[in-house]
Amino acid sequence: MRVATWNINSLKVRLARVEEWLVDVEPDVLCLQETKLADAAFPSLAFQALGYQSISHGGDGRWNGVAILSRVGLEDPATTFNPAAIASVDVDDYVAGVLGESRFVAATCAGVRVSSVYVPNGRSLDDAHYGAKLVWLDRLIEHAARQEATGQPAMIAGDFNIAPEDRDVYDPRKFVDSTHTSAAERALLQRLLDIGMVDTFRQLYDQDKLYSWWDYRAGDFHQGRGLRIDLVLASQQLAERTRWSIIDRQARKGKQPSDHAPVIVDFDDVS
DNA sequence: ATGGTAGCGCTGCTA
Repeated sequence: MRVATWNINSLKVRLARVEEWLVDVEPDVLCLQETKLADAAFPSLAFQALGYQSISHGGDGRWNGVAILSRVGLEDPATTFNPAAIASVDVDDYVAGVLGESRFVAATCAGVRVSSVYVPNGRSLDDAHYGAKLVWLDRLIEHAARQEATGQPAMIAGDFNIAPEDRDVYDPRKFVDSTHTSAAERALLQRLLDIGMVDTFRQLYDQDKLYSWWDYRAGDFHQGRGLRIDLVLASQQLAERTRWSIIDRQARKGKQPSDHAPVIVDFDDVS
């Protein structure tokens, strides 16, 4: 089973690029983030023509937007966390607004519960958006813990907007007291790992300088100034079958690329 | 230290 995640930063702008990439890479499942398309505008027929079913959670179509494409079945779609995980704590209106954005979609593909997530950016440590990011992650952890308790193989893939460790950052000195690297964010990501989810890319590779996002500005991509913030987390039994993974830097090149590269993971199938 | 680019939509906001 080949799975990929890609923050596409406007599916409208990059549909042709995604179509070509699907034909080239042939993933069984693709998780997309930042589609920036309302569900009514989602190009499900274009994907159907390539053999993929799809589910979109697009919201207002201006910001955010997540989706899952699958050619191995797509059952029981959901666009919110487990309700029990959502209802656990009171939040203010601002945080409630962020929790209500289109940042989560899930479906069962070939027996695996696949979630495509777009974690809030956070902006800066003193911004209310950062507080919302921490709450959003807390809800995701609650959701994932309940999911893990079911014993169903699960995968949480997407743009986490967290670089797990300093080796995932091109220059950690530039990210002191900033989002994506703060201790609080990393501790929340660690809690996902503690409930049994595995960072499948790190499982295979120990090297630094392997990034999935590069700022459009100042030639960061070509200067190698990036972060590894796009992750494919897999539950234990699934992670035991991780065979291969790559960050597809080729897809960050050429005309009008997304600022993110796709992360691809192959799992051995159960036989 | 600052600003650099890109997408959305038309004014700045978001990243």
